[in-house]
Amino acid sequence: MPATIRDISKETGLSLATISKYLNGGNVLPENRVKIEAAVKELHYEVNEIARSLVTKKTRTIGVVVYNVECAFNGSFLHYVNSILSEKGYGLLICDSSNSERKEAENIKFLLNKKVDGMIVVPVSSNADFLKPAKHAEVPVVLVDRTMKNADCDCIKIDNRETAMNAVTLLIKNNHKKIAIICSAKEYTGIERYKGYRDALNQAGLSVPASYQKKGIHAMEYGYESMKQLLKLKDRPTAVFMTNYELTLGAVMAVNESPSFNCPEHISLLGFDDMILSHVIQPRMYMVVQPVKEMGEKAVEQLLKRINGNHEDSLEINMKSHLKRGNSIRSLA
Amino acid sequence: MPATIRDISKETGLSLATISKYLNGGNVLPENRVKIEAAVKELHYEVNEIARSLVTKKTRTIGVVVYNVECAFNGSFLHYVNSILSEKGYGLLICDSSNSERKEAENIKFLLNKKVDGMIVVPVSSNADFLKPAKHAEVPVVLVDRTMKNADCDCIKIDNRETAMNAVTLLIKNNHKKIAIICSAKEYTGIERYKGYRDALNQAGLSVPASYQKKGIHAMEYGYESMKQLLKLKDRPTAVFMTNYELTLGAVMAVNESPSFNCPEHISLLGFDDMILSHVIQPRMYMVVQPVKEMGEKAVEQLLKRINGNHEDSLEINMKSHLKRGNSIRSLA
DNA sequence: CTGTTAGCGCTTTCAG
DNA sequence: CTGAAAGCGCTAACAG
Repeated sequence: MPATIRDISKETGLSLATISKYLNGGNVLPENRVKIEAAVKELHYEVNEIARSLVTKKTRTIGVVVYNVECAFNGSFLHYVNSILSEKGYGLLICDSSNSERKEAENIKFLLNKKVDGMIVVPVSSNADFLKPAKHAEVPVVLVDRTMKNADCDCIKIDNRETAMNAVTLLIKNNHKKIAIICSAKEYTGIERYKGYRDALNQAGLSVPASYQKKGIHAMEYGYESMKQLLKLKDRPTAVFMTNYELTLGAVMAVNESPSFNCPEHISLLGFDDMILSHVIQPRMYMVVQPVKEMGEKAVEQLLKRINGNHEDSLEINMKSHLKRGNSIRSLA
Repeated sequence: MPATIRDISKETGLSLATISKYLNGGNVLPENRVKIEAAVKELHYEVNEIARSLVTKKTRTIGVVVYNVECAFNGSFLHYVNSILSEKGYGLLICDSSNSERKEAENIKFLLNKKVDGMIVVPVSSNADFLKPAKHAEVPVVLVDRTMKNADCDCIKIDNRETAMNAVTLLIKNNHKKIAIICSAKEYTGIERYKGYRDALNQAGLSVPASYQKKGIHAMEYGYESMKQLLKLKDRPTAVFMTNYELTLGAVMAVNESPSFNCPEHISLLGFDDMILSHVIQPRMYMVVQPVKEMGEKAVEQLLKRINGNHEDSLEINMKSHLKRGNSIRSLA
């Protein structure tokens, strides 16, 4: 049975109000300060945040929901957000949606019930309905990495389309014409990056067969299978662009398992979301790198603004990503 | 301003108690059920879990604290724990300690303040002091992966020492005599695995120079640096055992960057904690694999027992790990 | 089955 | 600066 403010009131002879005031940074007589401190120590008193929240309607807690904790992007993102937020005195509730829209909607409600002051979500849904409860409860939300129609809230991301276009253009500059893509067709990022790929091809006047365009799901398995198929084609592509980390992993794995194909001699590879990966595999991968840390910082900054009453129009902020050099791309003739 | 039970009381003309009872699965007259349902829908009523918890002293929420969300082991572990727990109707609060003992201690308090019903912790500390507050509050804790002296709570892990010994023995069976190790000397797992390495050497009557024994921290950078140094030795080891995922990554990276050394021709590699890694790098790595999923299941099972009042003596449960074959080990003459 | 009443532990006026 | 009192939203007896 943990000690309550009442116990320390009895112990010190002071009123609840005084204790509470002191505990919240208010001024009390030095002698009372000492008494309270002593009682707190002796009784191992800790505020009951539940009780406090019930009256203040604030929890100094932020909810973060990610589409899949297993994904490296999220692990890294959570790490940064966690360190910034805890530095600012905020607690953090992390929820994993396991790529399920249902779970994601539940997570939002769960966090609302926990009365978080705001949330950061890296979504799986591409439909903003799941955010309605938060909207209704007037709990600010900032989306990260992926946005959606009528989201009506801030979003921190990169310009996926442009980034993908620039990446593919690099391949084209190296005289590749048979360029394949392995992407996810389910989520915002996958779709936008695919558009960027098309943009680059169009701009260069290139066209590629449907068999070069693998549009599936965000999963290592899909990357693996797709690459296997690409390698089997009679008219093999000379370069392949993978639009996220897991797809990149799978694709690399498939190439590595095929003794007759080497990168970059037989096939050039361009990946997405560097997570140490580029260092541990041979050859060093060319990678599109998202500024994960900066995205986390920006998301927190924006959310805190909203929590503190800023009601300006929703912002869509695009961060700068960059291309990390490697030697997985061969320059053709 | 969200609707309260009081609002729906006014709306329906029923008492608070009746509403509350119904909301908690109690029986009420069919007509009243209808009224309540209607009011709930109309007013968008959602229970205030904060208020509920204040009186019930239960939150149906479990806290999970991991030493570092960025580590692949934790990402995977969280994924499994999350899915089991949410299936059972429990909410999940995830906290990251960022490898900091201070942060870890704070996390425990944070979760206690949030009144979690229990917690699962994959610790960074090797001293059980940080668990005292939980002990004091009588909130059950189950440790995972790492344990410590006077932890006095359940722990789900593998037999690290034996596992390491078996792993190194494989190297010995392949006639390796110059076997190096790269391990962390800071945490329980690193220390135990080092002992297993020594056991295997002793048993085979082998002895190795101090320069073969890299005892540092759990970080990719350390694995990288250590491997660089090992490769520079005049009397190079023929095989290296890395005792966790991040060290393995770093070591592989170093080998890959050294054009004059190839695995397994010049150096055999044996890693720990397979996280897809073994598939994406060439050659396929030999790896000690921990049963992450099973560990998560067991941890949850054990915790729920404790939450439901089981007060038997603390258990230390060792799960079975296995060795995943690859071709990163060369058999010497 | 339903309603009344009394809190859970804390903060917050408002006097003093 | 300090204290008395009210109340956050809900549940838990206990009567009725």
